[in-house]
Amino acid sequence: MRVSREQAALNRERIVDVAAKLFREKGYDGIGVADLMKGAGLTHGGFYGHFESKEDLLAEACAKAIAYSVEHWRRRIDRNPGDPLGELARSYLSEMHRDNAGAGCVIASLGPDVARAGKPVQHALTGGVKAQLDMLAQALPGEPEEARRRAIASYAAMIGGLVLARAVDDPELSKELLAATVAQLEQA
Amino acid sequence: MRVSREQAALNRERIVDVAAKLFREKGYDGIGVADLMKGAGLTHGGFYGHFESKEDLLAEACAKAIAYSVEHWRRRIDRNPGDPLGELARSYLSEMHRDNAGAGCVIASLGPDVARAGKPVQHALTGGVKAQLDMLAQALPGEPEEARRRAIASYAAMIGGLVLARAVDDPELSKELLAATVAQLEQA
DNA sequence: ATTATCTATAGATCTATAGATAATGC
DNA sequence: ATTATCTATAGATCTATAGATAATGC
Repeated sequence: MRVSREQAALNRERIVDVAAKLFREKGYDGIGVADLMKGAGLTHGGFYGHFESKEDLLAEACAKAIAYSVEHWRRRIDRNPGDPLGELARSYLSEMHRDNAGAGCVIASLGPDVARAGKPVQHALTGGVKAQLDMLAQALPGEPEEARRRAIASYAAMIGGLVLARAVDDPELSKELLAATVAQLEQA
Repeated sequence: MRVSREQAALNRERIVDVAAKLFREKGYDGIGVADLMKGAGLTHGGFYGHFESKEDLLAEACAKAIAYSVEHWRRRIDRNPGDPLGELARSYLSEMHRDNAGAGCVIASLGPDVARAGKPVQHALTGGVKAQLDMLAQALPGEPEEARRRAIASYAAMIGGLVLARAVDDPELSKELLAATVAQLEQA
């Protein structure tokens, strides 16, 4: 039954990865500890050897998801430094992202859950948000103050556009919401 | 125990109102049928005489919340037809709205829950979203196509800005997110 | 000897239903 | 007679813990 220290650390990482995916797919209250552990190939009794509580795991899962997102943004911006906003918007506001919440932006899928969670969870997200805003503001041309305002408003438009596109019932409207937000950000 | 038909209809409305508030505050899975009924001054056994299921109530609560929001937007736009976007943005992206999710925008607080819910729930929201977009697009100057794109991107920025401002841990950053998004929409 | 994981369970909660009760509406 | 609400409960699920097991690490 017992595994090596190394294997235990890998197991722990796998629990966080599974949680990061399933929380984003089903919401924090939409998946239980037992199913998370099953997803990682373990039984649920072992959970509390790795984490203090389910909310503790949420904080770690959010931290990992947003860190991954920061790296993704960095690569996108480096790939197309002349049009960072268009590059990010086209990828963020894609049908693929809309239909893959489990691997997508943690704010668009768990933002309200995080808002209702404890401070440690919110703190885990905030660092990544700041990093992404700083990164985007630096990549935008013009006065620093104006660039930062544009970075914030553009980030907000991407998140809101994705939340809307996922929530509506009408497939044509959903596509229009994505396309219109991209178009507006491309010309901004 | 039994009440009049009229009183029963009022009770039903009160259940929907309580649900619209508590779902937005605590999330769909964050509040149970028993507590919703208690909030309406009833016992939980009576719930299923009024609704087929908890998700059925979610659909009604979303419909009522978004309908109220549509009316709110109409009044705001009528009050300041020369600057509909600034008028809406300053109210939507206020600290008061941020700190009062239970009475606020249903998309910013329940968007991801709705995305994970069944079609009837999503359908209940979609009508209101269309109404708000049409209303805002009509109120904006310029070519109709461009006005609609701006309406969509502005709506998205408001929702995303509020979700972000609620999710972060840092009060200064939260304020900046609201203010920067407002400023950007005012000059747009 | 230590410890990562397991089985089993406590205790609380959840949605939904069954059947009793008592007031309305005919 | 009908029905809105009540009490009580079924059956499933939830988070968290206790204690056993068996392999690691000294």
